Amino acid sequence: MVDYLTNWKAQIRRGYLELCILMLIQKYERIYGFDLLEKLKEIDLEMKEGTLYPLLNRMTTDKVLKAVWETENVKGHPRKFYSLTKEGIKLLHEMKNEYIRMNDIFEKIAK
Amino acid sequence: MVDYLTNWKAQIRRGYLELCILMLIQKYERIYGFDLLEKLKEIDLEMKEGTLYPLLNRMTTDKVLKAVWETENVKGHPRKFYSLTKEGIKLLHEMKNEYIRMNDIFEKIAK
DNA sequence: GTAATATACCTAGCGGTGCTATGTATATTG
DNA sequence: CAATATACATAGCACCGCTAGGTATATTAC
Repeated sequence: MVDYLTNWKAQIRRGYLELCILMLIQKYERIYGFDLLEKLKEIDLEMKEGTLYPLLNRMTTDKVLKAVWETENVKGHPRKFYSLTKEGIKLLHEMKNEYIRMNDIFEKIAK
Repeated sequence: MVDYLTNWKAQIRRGYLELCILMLIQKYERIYGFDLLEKLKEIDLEMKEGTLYPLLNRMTTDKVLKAVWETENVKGHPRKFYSLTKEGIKLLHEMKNEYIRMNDIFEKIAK
């Protein structure tokens, strides 16, 4: 068993990571997983491969994202590019609203 | 299976609820579960009994909270009052720091 | 007097996700 | 040709929010 704080940090990331990923994909319009991992590291939001790839696959299955393999003009391993579906854009909008609502409550309690 | 957004809302509440509960207990110094449920409702952060009570018990077991039964001067069912332990105060401090760090990242992506 | 309501706490079990650990494949560099 | 960098994938564990029930005491309604 890991310590209390470490476990809590894993819990609070639930849902939050998904929100951040969707916002980043919207920002870049289209991006592949490995690149996303680097962008996440740059903004101090490190994420494990074993967390990101299953998340991206799940969101694709659920039609929140659409995925396109890119093999041409690419040296090395082929890349899978993700972008938001129309449904994903709508979902992200509602998720952001809920996040902001929750943060407002946090700040109301904190002050 | 519930819809995507409903499930996501349950996920993003993980850890966040624990943080809010600890902040509220600190604010009121000592409070019992049922009262906490009402205070949560007042600030539009409704929580189910089946979520709150196991959470309070877990945090008590983990020495984050201390619990005291109060039977005197109380009509009806006895009440269990909770307050933060020294360890709980320290933990809450670190949890708030992490939450704020995460919210900063959210805002950096959002703008 | 007893049925209904309000107050107050509790628990078994389900479902979903972040992480660990490991695996696969291609191209470049030493 | 071994090592490294790039790139994606998955099985399984641990944990927590919620559902759906339950117990117990005191007051109010009829």
